Amino acid sequence: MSQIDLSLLNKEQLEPVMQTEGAVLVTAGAGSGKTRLLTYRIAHIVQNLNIPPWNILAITFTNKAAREMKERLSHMLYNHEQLHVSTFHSLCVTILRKYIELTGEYTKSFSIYDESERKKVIKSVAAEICSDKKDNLTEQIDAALSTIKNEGISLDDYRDIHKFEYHIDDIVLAVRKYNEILKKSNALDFDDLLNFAFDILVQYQEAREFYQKRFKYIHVDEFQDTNIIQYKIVKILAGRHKNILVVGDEDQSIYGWRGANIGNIRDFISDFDCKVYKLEQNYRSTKSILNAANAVIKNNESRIKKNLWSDGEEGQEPQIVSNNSDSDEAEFLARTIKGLNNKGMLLNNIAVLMRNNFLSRAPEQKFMFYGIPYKMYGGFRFYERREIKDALAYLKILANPFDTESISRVLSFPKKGIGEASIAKLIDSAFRQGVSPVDIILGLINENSSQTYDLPNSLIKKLQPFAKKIELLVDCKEMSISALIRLVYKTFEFNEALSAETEENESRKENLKELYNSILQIEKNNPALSLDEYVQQIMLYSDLDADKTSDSVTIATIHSAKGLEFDAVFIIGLEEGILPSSRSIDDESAVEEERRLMYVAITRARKRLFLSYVKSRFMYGKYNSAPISRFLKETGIYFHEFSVQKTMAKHSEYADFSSRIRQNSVSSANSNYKFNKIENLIKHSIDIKLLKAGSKVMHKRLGEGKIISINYSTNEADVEFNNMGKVTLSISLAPITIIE
DNA sequence: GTGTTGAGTATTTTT
DNA sequence: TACTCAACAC
Repeated sequence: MSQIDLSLLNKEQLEPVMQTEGAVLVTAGAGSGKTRLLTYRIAHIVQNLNIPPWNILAITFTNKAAREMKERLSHMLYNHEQLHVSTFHSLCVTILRKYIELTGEYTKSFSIYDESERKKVIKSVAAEICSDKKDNLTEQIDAALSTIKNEGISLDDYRDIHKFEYHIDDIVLAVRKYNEILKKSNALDFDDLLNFAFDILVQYQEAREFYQKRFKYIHVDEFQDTNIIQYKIVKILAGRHKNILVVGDEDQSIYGWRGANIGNIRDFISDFDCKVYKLEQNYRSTKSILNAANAVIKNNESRIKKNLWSDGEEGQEPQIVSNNSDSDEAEFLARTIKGLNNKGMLLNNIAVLMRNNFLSRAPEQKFMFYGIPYKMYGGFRFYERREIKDALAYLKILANPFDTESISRVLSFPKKGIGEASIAKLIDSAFRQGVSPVDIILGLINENSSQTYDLPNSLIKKLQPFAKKIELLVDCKEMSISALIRLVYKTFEFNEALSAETEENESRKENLKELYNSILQIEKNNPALSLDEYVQQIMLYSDLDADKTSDSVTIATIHSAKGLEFDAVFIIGLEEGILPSSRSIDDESAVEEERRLMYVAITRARKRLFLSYVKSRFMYGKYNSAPISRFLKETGIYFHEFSVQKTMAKHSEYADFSSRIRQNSVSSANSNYKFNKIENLIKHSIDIKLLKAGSKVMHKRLGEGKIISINYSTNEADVEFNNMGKVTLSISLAPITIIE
């Protein structure tokens, strides 16, 4: 491959790209091309300076960002495979897999406990310490654990700092017990991954030198969102070559609640003798969008002033949209998006952004109703679904037979007549004898040995048939992962357990199938992947890879939309109590973080921006009214008090789906759509040529209907539904099939 | 040990 | 609304 052409970079971007030696801090405003800077710098170091890709480390904040960066680099470098581009958490898993056995306390097939497993352990610890008022204790233990692990302070120091607190001794004890349980289970939580990796780098010279020598050039993206322990890791990794570049933007720091420490930027300046560069030219948004963003963020007091500018077009003024209810808001979204789409904007270039997950409900329903394909980021995550966790638990106990949370799942699903108390006995017996719970279960196959485990006979009877199945599974451990998961479904009779004909069960079976398919996919891409690596990796991924092939609208929380950009962005729920969230409203620094969220949301937009609030929103089972978000006022955009109809009329791109959809039939579209995959819809959609007036069709939710007329230029048809009346549907999108 | 019911409560945000 | 948790019945 030829030299990397750096002429596409502007002067501000070029300088830090060329400054490869030593420490570099880049403060990069939103949309100023920091990803471009990072990828070109890495490509430049490898291609133009002839540094082996093996020597490069790039740390991103999310898996999505890592994937994207790898993707871009794959077009620039032929030997990109050897670059290490990953999140902090996966970097730490890599380090731990290589070196954790030096500690003698864990094996490299350790389990990773996610938030729900962590919560369960905390709860059990709280219950053990004091059975009354444990609710409060649970929260306190949770808080203590996260402070200790995010800030990397010792338990003793924590006790000193909080020595006057009421329950401090209980909390310290609980933290000890929590860590004890995880250790016995050969398990680490997300924070442990960082802390243990750091400890290993500190304590074992071999490990430290290996990575210090290897990573000659280190890059950290989203530096404003690193926490204290992450910064410590960066510092120790860069300890030898000291070639490190960090990119960040204070105004986009939105993870304070997770321990992100803006002070890291200051510390970086004093810890390293670093050069500082600024990127202030925005290439993404129109001037009018940028103006709104700047107008909002300048209200933050604690902030270094900067001047984000653009020499692009003025563009259309962002629009403030008012609606009576969340369902009207969603109606507005559907129609406007359809209108933009009709005018040629790809759905892929459109996003609906919101403060929290529950706001997605109304838009999802409307999009389903109108057959607008969408993908949802954040929210219900695939690997967090019950049935998926249940299935994976069987694989996890093969990888790590000490994983008590998975053991308890395996014993609970499918139902075997074994309850919580029995599970506790089994695990306790294993701990006492220093063997794994799986060993105990397998031991029960030989009836004679049952005496030694001191378990009640009734329980042993229940466990024995199960033990045989587990033995079969263990014997097949060397098979491929996909074969194993099939064996699990079959041997443990998942289908039978989900045979009751409910919608819920159908969707569970569907998801289990999808899990199997995803494993096939992963095996194809990575044939050498071992079982324990697979279950570790899966824990760091929140979702299956989004389907890139279909054109669909993005619905996302603002947090998960960070780093993305779209032609058109709709920010919904701009009401006090939502953005800013009710929990932050009386804490000025919390409000500033909320304001940064607003800023991040606005700066996702390239061309069009819609800011939406409603007069009354359905939440907690009733309608609530809240004042308009202060941030909306801060944008300085002229405030039109639209009525819904006027709003609609004002938008030329507003699509008229149907002249007369009866309002009540529209709002009768009910819930339970959330597990339906948009792919299903697409599979069901049909070719317009197959339709004619008079055809009978079946709509996935609207039921049976008859085509009245077809508009071939817009690809839409008027359909008379038996129980809905007349509805205009997009033929290529609506979930319909021809029945006659 | 499991399943049902009713009360009470909750929605930030993610690796 | 929709979910969790405790109490109670079997």
